[in-house]
Amino acid sequence: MVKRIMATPTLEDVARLAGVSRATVSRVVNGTRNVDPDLQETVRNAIEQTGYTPNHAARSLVTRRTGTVALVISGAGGGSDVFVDPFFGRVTAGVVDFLRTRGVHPVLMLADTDRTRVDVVEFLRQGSADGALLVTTHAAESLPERLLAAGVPTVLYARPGRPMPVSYVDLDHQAGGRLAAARLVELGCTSVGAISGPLDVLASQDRLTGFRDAMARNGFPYVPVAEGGFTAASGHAAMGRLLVEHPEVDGVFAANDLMAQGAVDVLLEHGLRVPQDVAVVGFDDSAPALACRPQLTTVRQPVEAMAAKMAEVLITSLEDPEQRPISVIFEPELVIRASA
Amino acid sequence: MVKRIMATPTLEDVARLAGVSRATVSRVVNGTRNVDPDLQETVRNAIEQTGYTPNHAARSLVTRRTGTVALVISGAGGGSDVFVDPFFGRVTAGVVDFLRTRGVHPVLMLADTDRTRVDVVEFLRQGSADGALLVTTHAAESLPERLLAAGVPTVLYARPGRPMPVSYVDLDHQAGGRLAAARLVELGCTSVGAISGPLDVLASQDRLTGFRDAMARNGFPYVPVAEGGFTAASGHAAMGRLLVEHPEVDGVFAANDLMAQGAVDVLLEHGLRVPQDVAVVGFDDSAPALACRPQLTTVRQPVEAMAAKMAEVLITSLEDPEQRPISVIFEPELVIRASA
DNA sequence: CTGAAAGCGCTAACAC
DNA sequence: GTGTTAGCGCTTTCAG
Repeated sequence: MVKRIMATPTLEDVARLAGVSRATVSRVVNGTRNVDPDLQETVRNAIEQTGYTPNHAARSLVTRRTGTVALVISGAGGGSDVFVDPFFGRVTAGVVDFLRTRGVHPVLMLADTDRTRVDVVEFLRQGSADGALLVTTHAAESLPERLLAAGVPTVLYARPGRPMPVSYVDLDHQAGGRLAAARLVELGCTSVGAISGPLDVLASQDRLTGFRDAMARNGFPYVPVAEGGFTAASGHAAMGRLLVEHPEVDGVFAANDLMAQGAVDVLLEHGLRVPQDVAVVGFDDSAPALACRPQLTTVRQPVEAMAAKMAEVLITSLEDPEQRPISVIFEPELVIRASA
Repeated sequence: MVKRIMATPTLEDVARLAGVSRATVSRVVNGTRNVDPDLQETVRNAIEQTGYTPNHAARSLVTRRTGTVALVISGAGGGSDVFVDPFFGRVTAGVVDFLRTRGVHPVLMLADTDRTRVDVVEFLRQGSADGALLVTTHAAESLPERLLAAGVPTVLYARPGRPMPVSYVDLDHQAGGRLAAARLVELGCTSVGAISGPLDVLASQDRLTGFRDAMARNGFPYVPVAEGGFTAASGHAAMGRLLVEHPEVDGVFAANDLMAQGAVDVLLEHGLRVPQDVAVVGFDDSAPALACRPQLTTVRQPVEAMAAKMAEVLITSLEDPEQRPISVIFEPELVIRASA
């Protein structure tokens, strides 16, 4: 059998083989309109024989749809190592999980410099993707407005730094802070401190605010705070500082599990027992919470569900472009384990 | 100022405004061929004024290039939660890091069922991406041959289950196993056990083989093995089994850090000290190695560098399709910390 | 060095 | 219910 080098088959080829017009083939491929069952059969055979696959570029040139969305991670100052943060892994999991059911694929983009931010906007303006899912933490992030200005359908994970008509999903971070405070109070802590996330991150501010407010309402007007950077190392350092200034501390709220883990380490190194001497509450309920010894009592953020919702909101707004912005706020939940 | 609703500008619009032909505009946009400097200036202004951005679909319809590649994660049985595994985060980081310098974007795909595998091939055949980066662990994975059969430029992370003409990057896993054995022997362990990864994963087999061979060469003809699944929980369970059957064990090699972490937990729970009573060596040198207490002595796999290389190989083979398959094997390295 | 013209492969009115 | 006919916006010979 002689094999011939043949170009990939097109609609035209299928149509010719099936003895019908391109339009008809297109119709059966896309399942649009009614097509005579017999013809459908013929066409399907022809498709089978030729090994035809529709060309994506040609299709999206006319439909103006690509079937992909950009998943933009606007890392802090960090580069690609954000992907090592369990948080982003969970976001990705949630997004992929939802999108795959709709045949939509996420393209991963990092926006950590002005240059890459411009690239993202460019990418979307070129129509390389139908919309953007933006996971940003920094309040000052400029991407939301740029995307909005470019008319790109966008959904944010976390509310925008400045109010603007854009859809987003978010967690009630303040409620989360309150949950942590309640736990520490319930445990009878008399001297509590907090390890916050970067304070230019809205979520960090909110968690801290909620925590402080609840503590204040419980008779603790002042809570010492050490700022961390959402990494274990920064939590370690922050706990160290807290310990120096307030050696009497017997309760700590860390704004994420990674930092809580770092804090627990320091405590243990100092011969303090957790939770007997110092109770520690984390935030997120991601992998480190379980890996940590003792396992972390933490405020659960349903990241996967939130990410999936974000994707869902984008897909629906792609279907109905006139739709007004939507916001969905999730409630945190206290998960009690061993550390507090 | 009255704002008009205007369609996004096309080459045509720019050409008209600049008083030149579309071809000329195309040339300056793409920097192909020489164009009169004055005209270039004019054209650039026109582009500026119109806010023109080339349409991706139209361009790739003719160039047959998309500027994206598929990053396919062929998860074990698992679904989207593979993204929580630090290994994939590192792969992603390495890939993104390299690709961004070349203006190429990865689209994330999960291939965990036959259906999704077909989708992946379909996606590539449609020309939705220029090539595939396949991260697969299972030896029986069918995607490599399917992709090869479809003529899709592909690079694998890990050698294929069956020999075939495809490019890949890999680690010398056996050497890694030997490194671990050498450490345990050096420490004077007299009864060692191993926690392997899933045995249908080539890397697991190789790590174990290398470990066993080296142990045998050092006078240990038999090494008890408990099979795990690369998760902390499975490592925990495996260590438990090992301990029941061989309570005298004083050295353990776990085929990845997550399992090593689980193993350490069990050991500690049983009142055994690490490394004094039992030495533990992990594999990968990923985040859990550092988070673990004691910190893990482990065999380093340079995942990010390997992933970057994988992307590089793909990009070069995209540029020269005639190029023969390439393989790049990385060497592991022992990282000594506290656990062994 | 620049313009004219021919498609890339597909969908979507619009007739029949 | 099916075919005809325009394009979608761009690159690229091929002349000039």
